Amino acid sequence: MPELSKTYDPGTVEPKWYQRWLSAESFRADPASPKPAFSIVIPPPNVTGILTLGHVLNNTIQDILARRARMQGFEVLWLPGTDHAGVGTQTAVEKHLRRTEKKTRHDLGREEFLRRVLDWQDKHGGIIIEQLKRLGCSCDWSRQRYTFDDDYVRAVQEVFVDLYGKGLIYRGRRMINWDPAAQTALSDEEVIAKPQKGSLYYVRYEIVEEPGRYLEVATTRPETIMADTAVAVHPNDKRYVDLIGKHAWRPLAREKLPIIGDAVIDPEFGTGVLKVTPAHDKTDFDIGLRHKLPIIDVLHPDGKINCSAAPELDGLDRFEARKKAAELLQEKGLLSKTEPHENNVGFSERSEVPIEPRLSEQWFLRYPQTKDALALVRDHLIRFFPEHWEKVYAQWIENIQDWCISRQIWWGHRIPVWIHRTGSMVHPEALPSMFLPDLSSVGEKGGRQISLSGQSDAVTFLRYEELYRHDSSLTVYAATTNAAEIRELERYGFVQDPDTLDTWFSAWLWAYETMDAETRRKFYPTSVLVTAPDIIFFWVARMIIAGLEFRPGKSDRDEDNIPFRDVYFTGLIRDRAGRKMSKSLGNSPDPLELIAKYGADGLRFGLMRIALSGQDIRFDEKQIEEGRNFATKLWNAARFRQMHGPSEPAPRLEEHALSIYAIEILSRLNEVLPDLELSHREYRFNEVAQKLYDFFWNDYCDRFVEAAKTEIFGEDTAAKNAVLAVMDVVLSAVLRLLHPLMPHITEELWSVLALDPVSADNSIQFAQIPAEVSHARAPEERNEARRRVAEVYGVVQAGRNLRAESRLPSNQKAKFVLRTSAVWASAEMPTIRRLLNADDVSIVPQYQSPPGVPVAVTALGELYLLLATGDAEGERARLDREIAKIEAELQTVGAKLANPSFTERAPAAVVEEHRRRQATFTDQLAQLKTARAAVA
RNA sequence: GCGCGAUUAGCUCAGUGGUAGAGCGCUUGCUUCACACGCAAGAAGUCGCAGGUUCGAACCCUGCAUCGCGCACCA
Repeated sequence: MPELSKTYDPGTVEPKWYQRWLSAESFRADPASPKPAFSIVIPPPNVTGILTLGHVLNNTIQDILARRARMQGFEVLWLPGTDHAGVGTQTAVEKHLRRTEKKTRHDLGREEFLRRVLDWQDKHGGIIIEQLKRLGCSCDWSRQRYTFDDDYVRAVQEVFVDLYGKGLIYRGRRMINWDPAAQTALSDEEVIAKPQKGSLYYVRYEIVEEPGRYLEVATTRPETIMADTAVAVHPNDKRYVDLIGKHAWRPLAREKLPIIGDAVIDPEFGTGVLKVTPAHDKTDFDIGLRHKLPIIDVLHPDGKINCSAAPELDGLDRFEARKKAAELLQEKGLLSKTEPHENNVGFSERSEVPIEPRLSEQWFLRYPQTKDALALVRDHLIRFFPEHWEKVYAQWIENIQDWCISRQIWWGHRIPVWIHRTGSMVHPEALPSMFLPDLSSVGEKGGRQISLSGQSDAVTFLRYEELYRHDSSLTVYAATTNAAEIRELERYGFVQDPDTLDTWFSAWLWAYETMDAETRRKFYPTSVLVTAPDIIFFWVARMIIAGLEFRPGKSDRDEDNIPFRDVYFTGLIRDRAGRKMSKSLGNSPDPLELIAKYGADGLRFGLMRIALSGQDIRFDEKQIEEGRNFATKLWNAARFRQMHGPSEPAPRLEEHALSIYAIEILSRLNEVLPDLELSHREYRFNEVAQKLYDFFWNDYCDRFVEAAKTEIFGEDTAAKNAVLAVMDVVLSAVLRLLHPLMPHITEELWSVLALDPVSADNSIQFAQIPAEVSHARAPEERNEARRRVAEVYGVVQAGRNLRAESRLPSNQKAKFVLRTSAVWASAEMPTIRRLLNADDVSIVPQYQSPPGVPVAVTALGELYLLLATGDAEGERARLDREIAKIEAELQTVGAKLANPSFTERAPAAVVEEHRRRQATFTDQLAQLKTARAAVA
């Protein structure tokens, strides 16, 4: 048996075991296995991302679930992979291009740019996978998937064609969220509202019909005045009602604007007058629809002003233009005042610039299955942990809006649509016959895979189209993934839509498209999804909808098609000050550095202890330090065991005479096991970690091992062997219970101590989760043993306390007298002596102490600390304090018991407990008073 | 405005109606033959505020305050 080194070195032990697990293919999932299935798909990290603490939290939890399931006899699939992360990756590459070559993607062109992205991906891709391995994740790496795998791409496109054919995907000109930095449309979920300090500009619009009279408009965006196409007031607003129907002069790019009345105007806000800018605001757009207003777009896609009618502003960035517009108005005497104003501005989640509401033609998905998706969660066919996320989910589904799925970025799944822009009308003979439009069913379920611009959208849109006259020509769309059809389309002059799909439009298939048919039969639906709550809409909700819509399961029943049975939402990790972790704040520690300092197991365990479900986690490196300390404690406890001979993997406890301490620790273990089981089942990992920590450190190390040293260093071989056997039982159980949390160190110790009952070469990974230990003792004997242990510890604690109060250093031997009539106590004297570091503890049933001897009252009897010199004065004061304390306790309990309402209505056990305490206190008080009288 | 969560020791947080807990930090003693990443002892809390229910409330109910998050609005 190799000697254990004095300290645990995670840096060598952890990689060693990870390599062995890989070579043994321990993580491999076998779809043909007869074992029951347990499966998890990883929330795919960005392919070029690096590990964050969020990933550590998330993946540690998944690893715990996977490893525990393996130990419980499940066939486990933990399916890993990465996401291409469209906007994120493209933004990173563009930033790099700008820095290194001072070029934009347009300078390179689409083809070359995509080649650069692939270079970037080759260079930075897969780093995070290696980091997950360093963390100990037991993923089946042979099944690693990527949202850009060929078959995955094809599946995404087929899904698009399918939904298009069902009429659920449509092309529409709508107000969308435009990201001027990335120059793409975004979904509503990708926009984050942030309060911004800005100004409210009060601008004067002169009335055309009444020169010299002005309407004052409060606006935050003077740079869009040139795009105003009306001025609006509330129809009942007495101040302005006479002006409705008249006109106002637009102060920049001077034009006549109609003054209209619309009920959405809030007369309380600003001046109660709104400038209506349909091209650049969602509310204004809606007003424009109602009043058939024209639309003037004065912004370029990159956010610069596009307005030749206002040459001073043309070409300026929107924020510079805002200042400049204010100056121009000031010069013209049309700016009456400027007030500081705070309002919410939508920011792009990725490029972190304010988005622009913009009228744009995009692809939208009308979500199917929303009713069922809502009901499934409400009825707990899918269970959320913690449960309160159900409400957030429901709120989103109930207010669900169509999903803008097209992106004007190049890095992504190309939209499988071919477009033909006709001159003015569609000539059927100009189209391939198989795509002839069936106008009667356009826009309805079951229509042909073709549609005409505008006609697939809502009626209001058609009317608006006439007014807008953005594009009088009609466009024909054909969606297909069929190669022959594509050839045919291209022959007729169709070209593929240049746009790509929202990354989440590929991610929502992740739960099943990552599996082949055989794997799906065994492992779909997955058992549980572990994810951060910030992607509940982006991903969780959409996956549920995808499962219901595409029905990848083995039957048509909902429970076979949902993507997962449980969803566990982790907390968000914040820094000590409660701020979100972010690169720009520099408050995000590098997990790899933490692993180097504390070991992967230390990091995992430390994090689990604070990972309360559903609560944000305040990260503090101290907590990881504690994880490391715990690993060291475990290591040393094992080392201590190893110093006293080889372990027995499956000791037969019934053949040993067990000490009361052994019975105590085994009983405690039996108590902890079902607690742990429950905590695991409820995904309360902080409880799991905390209970194991407390049991091992307090019950096992501090109490059992210390008491067991009496036998270990004693002469009685049988007693010593019994104690060592108990250690083996407890260590074996603790290692197995800890393995899912701390896989490396437990495997190392399992191996070094040779604790596997079948073969010393067996891995702990497939050892069984411990079941209740039978220690062959009748309940009466067990209860008696535990009572005695409690009394012994009571004496020990009291003795140590007397030592400290008497300022007797713990390295100096002491003498005690225990006044007790308990016969069994004498057998425990060697242990009590050891724990008190005493050279003598004598039992004297009728002890009469000389004055000034410190005494403590315990359940077993009074304990006296014999000192060379007694301090009668100090002892009197100490006893008075003790007496006062007990008297106060006694009064509290007595008052309660004197209350008839309490004794009549409280549960019997509670009343009994109070009675017992009252008796104990009374007893102690009497003894203390006797002792006090002796000192007086 | 609607919804969700939080408020307990100096700090981070457990605690689902019956004696207020842990870790860190602090004070004190100990390099005692597994571990100083350790051992032992200790100090420290009107459980956010105000009502209510109850024999009894940190816990249940109502209201309020403060902080955080989400949704909606935001001229």
